[in-house]
Amino acid sequence: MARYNAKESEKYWQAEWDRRKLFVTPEHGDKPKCYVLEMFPYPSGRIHMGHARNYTMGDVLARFRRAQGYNVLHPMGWDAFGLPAENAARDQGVSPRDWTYENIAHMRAELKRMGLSLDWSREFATCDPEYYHQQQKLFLQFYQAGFVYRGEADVNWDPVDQTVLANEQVIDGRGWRSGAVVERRKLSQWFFKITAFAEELLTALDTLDRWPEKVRIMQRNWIGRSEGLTFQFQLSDGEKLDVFTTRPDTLFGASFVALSPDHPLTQELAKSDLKLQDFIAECRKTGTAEAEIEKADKQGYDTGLTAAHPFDPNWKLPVMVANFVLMGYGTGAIFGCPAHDQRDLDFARKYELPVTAVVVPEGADAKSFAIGNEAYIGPGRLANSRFLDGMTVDQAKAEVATRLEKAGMGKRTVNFRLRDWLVSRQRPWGCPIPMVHCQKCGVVPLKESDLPVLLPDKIDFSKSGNPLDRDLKWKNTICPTCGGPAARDTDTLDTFADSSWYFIRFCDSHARTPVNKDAADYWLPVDQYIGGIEHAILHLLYARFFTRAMNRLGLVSVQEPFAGLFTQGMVCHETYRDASGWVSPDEVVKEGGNAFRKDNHAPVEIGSSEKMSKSKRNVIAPETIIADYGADTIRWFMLSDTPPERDIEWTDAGAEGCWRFVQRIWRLVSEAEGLPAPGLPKAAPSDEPSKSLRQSAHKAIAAVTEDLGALRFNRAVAQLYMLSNAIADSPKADAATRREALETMVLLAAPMMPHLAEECWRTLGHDRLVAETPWPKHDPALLQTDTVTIAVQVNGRRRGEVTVARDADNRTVEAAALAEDGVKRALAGAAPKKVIVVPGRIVNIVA
RNA sequence: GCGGGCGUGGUGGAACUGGUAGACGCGCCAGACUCAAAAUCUGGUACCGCAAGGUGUGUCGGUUCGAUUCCGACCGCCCGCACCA
Repeated sequence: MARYNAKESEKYWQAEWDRRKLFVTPEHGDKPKCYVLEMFPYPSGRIHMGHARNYTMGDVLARFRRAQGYNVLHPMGWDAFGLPAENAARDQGVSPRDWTYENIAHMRAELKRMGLSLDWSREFATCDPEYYHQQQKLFLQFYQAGFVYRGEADVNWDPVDQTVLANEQVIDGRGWRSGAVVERRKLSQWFFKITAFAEELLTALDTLDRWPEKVRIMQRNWIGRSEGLTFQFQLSDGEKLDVFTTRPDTLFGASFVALSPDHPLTQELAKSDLKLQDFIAECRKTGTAEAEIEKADKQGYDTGLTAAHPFDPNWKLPVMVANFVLMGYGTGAIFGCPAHDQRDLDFARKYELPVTAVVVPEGADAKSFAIGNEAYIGPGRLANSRFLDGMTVDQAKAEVATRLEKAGMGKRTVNFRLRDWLVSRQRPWGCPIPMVHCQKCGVVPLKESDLPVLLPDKIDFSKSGNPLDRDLKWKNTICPTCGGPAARDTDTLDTFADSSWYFIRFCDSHARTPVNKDAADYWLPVDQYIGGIEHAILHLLYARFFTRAMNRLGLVSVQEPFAGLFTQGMVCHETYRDASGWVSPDEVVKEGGNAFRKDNHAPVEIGSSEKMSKSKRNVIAPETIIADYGADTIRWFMLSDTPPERDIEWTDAGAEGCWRFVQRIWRLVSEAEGLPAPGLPKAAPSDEPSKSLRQSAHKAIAAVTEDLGALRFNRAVAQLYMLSNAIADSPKADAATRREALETMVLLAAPMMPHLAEECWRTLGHDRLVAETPWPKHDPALLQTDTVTIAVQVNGRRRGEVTVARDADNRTVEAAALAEDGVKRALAGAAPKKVIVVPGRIVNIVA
């Protein structure tokens, strides 16, 4: 019998699925729905192993649910705006549009060769005018609803490239491309008001019970809610100063007030204080990198002002400017209580400010309790705090808050770490912001009828700065309000906006409004979303925000976009290097445990397994594996052995093993002889081999069904290995049973190796495709056996086993256990003190 | 520093709510087939020991008839956040 020819077979079945439109999904349906989605790719040019793993998992689930009778939505698109296209355009002189669409064409073909059951009729790219047109409409609706506003923002400005840089693009205070020292600039920018949803984005995390706990915790921390008190200090210059604290109980331990260098009052004071100006400049030199902050000393500058203690006007606290106070959190000003805050303590020790303990741990003596170099942040009772003395921390917090609220000097407030989302980017390859700047009317939104604002056909990258800003033909327009001359907003939206609602658009990709509500109501939420953990915070938080904002606008009915979330691990490979640096696996040959260069057989050092990356040159292209072995082999590899949430290591040996298993299934099916015609009633197994094979098949159905539903692909794979072993080991089973077992194996393997399954299915004599065949059901009666073998322990040590009737009573089991040779030996004639019988599981004898 | 996770054979990993540790795969060893190789098939493979037997899930301790699983302390590795008042 010929070996399985994956190349020919895969091509044939892909065309056949296409021809029969098996994966094209209607907008509605009567069947229960299941929306399976993998994070859509950026069209970088090639599919990599991470994509292959991600899309294989999603496809297995989609095919499985389809077989189970669900109406499955499984779409694909392209996250197509972004910087790499601009870089390619500048470096290669192509247009970002052409570059992007060429990449898409290439990657689409690669995905098709993976045999994914995608509904390609819904495909779109975020750079399609049709998509960003709808996104501009959404922007206007957000604007009208108050979810968008224009505000001042401190940004990282690269003076050479004339653009804003993201924090991660600033390396040691310099622009990553230009090397120029980055400036902090205040710019007027567009913001999405995500903080308006902070509270609900936080509380709703509790409802996402099919999300990884890890991701929920990360989001919780990112949102960072804290309850406290915002209150006022009266300053010596007559002004008032707002301060936020979560520890109002420690107010009598205050020894200074500190302002952020970026605080408006600091800025005001600096106008007439050259030394303060120097101090502020010094503070700004310290980068934002974590390591630097860690090392940075606490620095302060005494403004000469004082602040009156809110409970004692005669008690004056110095007002300092301190480098560790952040403008972005709370009010940008704090009161310092050194005894109970480590930063305040470090600061106080440096500037010799008083340190008074006001919270004393239970059992310690208030008089002798002293603070050394570590602040006390634990629980306890108040001391040295006048009317608070003796109270617990919580009582004191409440007391201070109540008194200051009564006095009109403060208010209980909730603060979030989460900031509003700055979406303006000075980039030409993004969704234009549909706003104009009119000399008379100011900032004016376009009318919906003026949309889309299309990107210019030609984008000029020959000079630095934002090409849209220089393209006067594009930039100059008329004001929709007054008809006078106006300029378009030349910024584009952060590409995270594009990916924040694409899954909603997929419900009806070509609707004339952003959302087809009927379709969205039917399909949403996404039942299973699959992607990398790297999106745990930003993308998933932004998408949750968009969904809530769109819900508020009546565009969708759901509050949460993703009912189930799964974060898959990375694909790794060994690294190799020699004197010249990293060496690619293609150039390496392995012999025994050692590696050598293919060309000159020079030894190569084998390094640790790392995420596949260009920089370490340890990338294997899925395309080469598909060319050598076929898509089913690479799919099977991605699912085997390693649990899907963990990092998987690609190995040649593993790939060959997968290929051998593909052939093994094919051999079992194609060499099967004497099978009855398909569809005939199954003969009741009369002999032992048949019965046991039938049981194996039905056990496999039960196990694989459960494992696939829980995304435990590695266990489903193991189940299929067991079933194939059982089939190979049962040549004596009757023909009907063998047919049933083979068919079961093929159907269970089909979501994972769909092409091979089709080929086998046809070989087994079926006219319909596997892709059209319902998922098998197991017969629970077959999983029951008449007898069970259970272990016998003596004092927790295994000494033997007994086989008893499934429904044997405890006394029978006990007697059988005590009669065991090993048990007798272990007991050495002594009478057991106690016998524990767990029916069907174990017997433990206590001697 | 704070938050979270993970430590099981040569290796990836199994082990449901505490109940036969090492399923299944990879690798390795031996054998069959072959002129030979590939492919395939058969058997073996936690460790110590000739064996009887003993020891084993990072370390130490606890709970239990019984612990990879629960609790405590420690060691190691990984991830996220980070001067958040």
